[in-house]
Amino acid sequence: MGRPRNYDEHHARMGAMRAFWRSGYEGTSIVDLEAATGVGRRQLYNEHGDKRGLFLRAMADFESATADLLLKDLEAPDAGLREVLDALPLLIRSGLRTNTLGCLLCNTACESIGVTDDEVRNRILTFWHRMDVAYASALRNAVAAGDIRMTARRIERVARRFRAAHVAICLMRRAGEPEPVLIDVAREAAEAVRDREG
Amino acid sequence: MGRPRNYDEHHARMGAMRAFWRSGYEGTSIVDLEAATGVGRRQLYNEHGDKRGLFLRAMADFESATADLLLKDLEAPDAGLREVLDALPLLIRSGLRTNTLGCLLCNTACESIGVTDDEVRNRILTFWHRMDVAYASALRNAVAAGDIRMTARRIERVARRFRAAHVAICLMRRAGEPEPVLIDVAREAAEAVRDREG
DNA sequence: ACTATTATGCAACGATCAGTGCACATCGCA
DNA sequence: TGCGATGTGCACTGATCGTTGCATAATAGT
Repeated sequence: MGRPRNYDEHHARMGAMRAFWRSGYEGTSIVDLEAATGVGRRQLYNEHGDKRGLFLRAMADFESATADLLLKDLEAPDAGLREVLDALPLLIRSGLRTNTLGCLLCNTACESIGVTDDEVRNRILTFWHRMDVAYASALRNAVAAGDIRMTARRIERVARRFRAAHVAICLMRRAGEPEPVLIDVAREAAEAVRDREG
Repeated sequence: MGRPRNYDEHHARMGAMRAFWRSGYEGTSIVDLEAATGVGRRQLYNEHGDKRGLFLRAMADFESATADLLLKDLEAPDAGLREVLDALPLLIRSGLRTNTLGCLLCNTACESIGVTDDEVRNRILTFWHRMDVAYASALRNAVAAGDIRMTARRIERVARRFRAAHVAICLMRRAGEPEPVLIDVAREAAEAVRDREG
């Protein structure tokens, strides 16, 4: 019951996410969010309490979108070597649409709120850990399938290596680094799954 | 001539650098800078024109400090394999003193000004390129010394890989990632200089 | 028709923002 | 002693910040 909303909620949430993504938490004002969402500030506050609540929601939406786009294949139960090797190129290709934005989580980690606010920082670390788990799981499958040889200890390290490459690519793209540089980094990360004695 | 300064200039500049480093460009107010430098805002504006001028100076100071600490050995004419392998551990060790701050340049790349302001972005990319050059030069020396085998093309890629690891470590430390994770990333990057057929 | 509930628009709040005008202080030099 | 030049402290600007109060509008259930 009550008066119905005058706006599309999904569109509004995507707009808020994109605004924070582009300009960061501190760099995005309520006026910006009104423009990006098409929702009056009064309703924004009614729904989310304050700007921080709005931002936490935007982070959650970003995580969902990123997971749907980039982690979906990697987290599949039958994911293997192919999915591991596809992940970073997919990240780079996906960025062609939303260039120079990088990654909302990485960007936030660099902001003041990313260090100050425990909940915000925890969300970042948790999502990164989720990436580690996804990579490690796919790598274990690849080992089981006989596609690569790798110790359990090394699987953890390689998973972190792929995640580090992910983070670096996001940041370097945000800074405007040209695509070939990003591709080089992705290709180097892929070297980790070549056969070796380590 | 004129009235002498009532403050230590070096101390003031280090304070401004640290303030921006901790809280970012938008997250640092003039009041913060007054407190961090011990200089009244009037003199800050007299010297640097505006907040952006102050920030550009802080970036330059950060670059110098970073270069003195991390790039000095790597940029030495006789730098070789040892310097390449020491760089990232040195970065991690140096962070024990200034923890959870990451890297001013990386942090800035994630901010709004890092995308908007061409001069700021250019400083970031230029310094990163300088790191690539330093790594590549040391790697070439290592090849010439017979310590590693590597094609010219691959030297470029490996240099970028080390730089990407540097960037990732800065960002992950800023987010509060524990040190062993950072060490794993550094160790993985070091695998690049092991003998291989690529 | 009335009530409860939720959404919207407007106007304002105190706080803080970056930046400035101005009087005064303190120096070197004539 | 006076002058030019530079530094310092204070008060202040208009703009913008995040946030809120309040009147009103639009719905569902009784």
